[in-house]
Amino acid sequence: MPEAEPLNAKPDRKRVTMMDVAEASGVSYQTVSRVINNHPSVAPATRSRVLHMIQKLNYRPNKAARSLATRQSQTLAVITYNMRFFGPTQMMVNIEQSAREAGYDLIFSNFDPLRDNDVSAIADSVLQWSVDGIIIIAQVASAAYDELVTQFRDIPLIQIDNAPGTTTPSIIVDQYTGSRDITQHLIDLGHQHICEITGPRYAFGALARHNGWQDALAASDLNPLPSYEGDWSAESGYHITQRLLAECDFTALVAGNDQMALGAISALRQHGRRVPEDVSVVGFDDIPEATYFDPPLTTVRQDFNEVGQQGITYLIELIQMPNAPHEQRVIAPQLMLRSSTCPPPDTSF
Amino acid sequence: MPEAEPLNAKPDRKRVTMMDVAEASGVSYQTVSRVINNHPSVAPATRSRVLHMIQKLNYRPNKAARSLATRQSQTLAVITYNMRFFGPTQMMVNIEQSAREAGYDLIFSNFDPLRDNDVSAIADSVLQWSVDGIIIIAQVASAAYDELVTQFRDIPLIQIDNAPGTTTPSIIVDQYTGSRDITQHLIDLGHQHICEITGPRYAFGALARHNGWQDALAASDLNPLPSYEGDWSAESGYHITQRLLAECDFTALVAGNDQMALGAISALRQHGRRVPEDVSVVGFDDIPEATYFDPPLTTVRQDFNEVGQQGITYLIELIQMPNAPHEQRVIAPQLMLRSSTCPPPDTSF
DNA sequence: CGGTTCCCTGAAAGGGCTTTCCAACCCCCC
DNA sequence: GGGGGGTTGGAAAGCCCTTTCAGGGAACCG
Repeated sequence: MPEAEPLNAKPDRKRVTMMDVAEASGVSYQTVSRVINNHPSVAPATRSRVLHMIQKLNYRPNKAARSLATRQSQTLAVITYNMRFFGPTQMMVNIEQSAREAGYDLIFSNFDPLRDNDVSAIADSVLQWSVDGIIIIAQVASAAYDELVTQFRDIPLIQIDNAPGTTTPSIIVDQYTGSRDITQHLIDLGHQHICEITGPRYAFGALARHNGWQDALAASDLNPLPSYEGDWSAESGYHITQRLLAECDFTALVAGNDQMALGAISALRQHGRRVPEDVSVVGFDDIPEATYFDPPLTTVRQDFNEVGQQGITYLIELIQMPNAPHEQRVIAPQLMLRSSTCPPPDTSF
Repeated sequence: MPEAEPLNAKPDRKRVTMMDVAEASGVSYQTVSRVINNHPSVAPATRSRVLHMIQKLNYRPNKAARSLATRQSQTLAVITYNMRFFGPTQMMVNIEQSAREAGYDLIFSNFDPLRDNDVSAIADSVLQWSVDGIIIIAQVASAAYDELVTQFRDIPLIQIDNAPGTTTPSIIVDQYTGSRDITQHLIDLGHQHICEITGPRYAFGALARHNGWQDALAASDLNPLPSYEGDWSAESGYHITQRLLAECDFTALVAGNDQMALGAISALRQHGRRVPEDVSVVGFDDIPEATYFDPPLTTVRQDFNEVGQQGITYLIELIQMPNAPHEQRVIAPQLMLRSSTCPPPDTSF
């Protein structure tokens, strides 16, 4: 094998292999393998010699070869739906961190509502890698989604933000309760005319929040006022509020998230309604900016960090113990009372 | 292994290989390989027969094996720094989409300022995958970062948001000009007392914006008022503004991003200053919520979608044509004039 | 001082795919 | 009916690593 390797010049981007390390440190390549995999039976002296050589040659085991040989990839797939928003992003960061700490790499796919034709491309990519586990952040019910999950039926998979009450492995925040409680908070303040702006109804979370609102009203025998469907954006909150203002009288408004609440506040102010004196507004999520809205927004906090972390933890459980229980783990939300709510005006209707 | 497999029990989770497809469709495995790789010399009839069998057996070529054999992975690495913010997230989504369209998978790493000890873990992970290209979204200068880039010197790599004026392959938004122009806008309105809240100074972007502010003032012979360093968060904008209010008189405030502008507005209002009548405030980024701030925020738009897309485009150029020019591609920002600015009060000092 | 144990190391097989080189076809055309 | 071109199969090497399995040597025991 006449390989003329000039000392440092990498001829043709030649890759450093285990063999090179072995030769350089005067052992067989199996021994190098043992060192890499922390196999116990390697003499300390040999180990450190090899380790040193690895360092020196800047050798990295080839993941593809390794994965081929071991039939596991030490890789997890994260699939998000609509990652442009705050929640998924935060979770991603935490997932990445937790995964890395546990020694897993991450491959990332996002499927946007706008182009869900690429579901099969995502499935391909995940399946081809033969990942060890999958985490899906998608609060949607759709045929495409179901198909995706079906394709993955043989792989440990946990869903985040999926339908409440299912027993597939999943992590959700109890958005129903969060929404019910914050609506109740408005009722306790004396509000009787409470409108709602929901997120897109195809999202489980939006639905749960909607139900929370509805049930809180029903429990107090209040007639629900109109509830319209936004798309999570401030813009939609703004437009829907304009519509609500034109259509009915209300003293409080429950928004499906903080951004829509922001849009709502903007529309209200534009119509000369003060917040909270004339109209109380609440949001959902507790984005970091919510404290600095005008007025500071009363909202429901979802601990996305916690969700992300628990997601990975659970997934790894599932990978390591195939018989781990399948359940939905629920995280409690937290009411954040700030200044966008107060009792309704005395002269209210 | 008592795995309760559903009906079509896969014995031992046996993986479907090319061999299986070959047998099932009565051809040799080379032919299957040819079909998969779109080799021309396969009869249409055979091709469709094989394709059909692939479908039926739900076969996916094993990426590890393939990558091992071809010595390329059809995979790109995305490394972000501080992904909790708006910009990187948006870019991520676009990068993912463009990459997928070009047939690449993505592995994702994020290194948080808080835990940059894991740089080597990231390097390991990227190098082990032997990715075909790397895209780094990190507007920071740090030893850790440089080390990272050095490690990757043999791999096509493009940087996003790196130092202006370098000629390594990169995409940046011309933040300097954006900041200068928006400061000039304030000057044109008659402002002479203009404070600044910058992003963290170790971020290239923050620095560029700072320089823009400074140069605009200098060009008009205005003395720069204090400029303090925030961390991009609304909270920091809030606190710094409190400090500025205590320290000096100013009629305009240039914030390093929209979130800090929001915090600033909140602090100003709390001190009884109206925006924009008493104090004009501008931001940077144009997050979707900026329109719905109170008042709607005058800011500088960065087209993150464009950046993400161009990033991948350029990277693929680099991969396919190793001699492609190394340059920095600059995207122009856009002034978004809204209502948070107006001429200074007459009685100004 | 010979035999047994324990450590450590080497040999070899194999994981699923690509590629190259040839040989064997088949069908069509001249 | 023979030459070509288009298609397919065979065989084999190689990508880089893991993982038995067995062997060599040193240390230990009686």
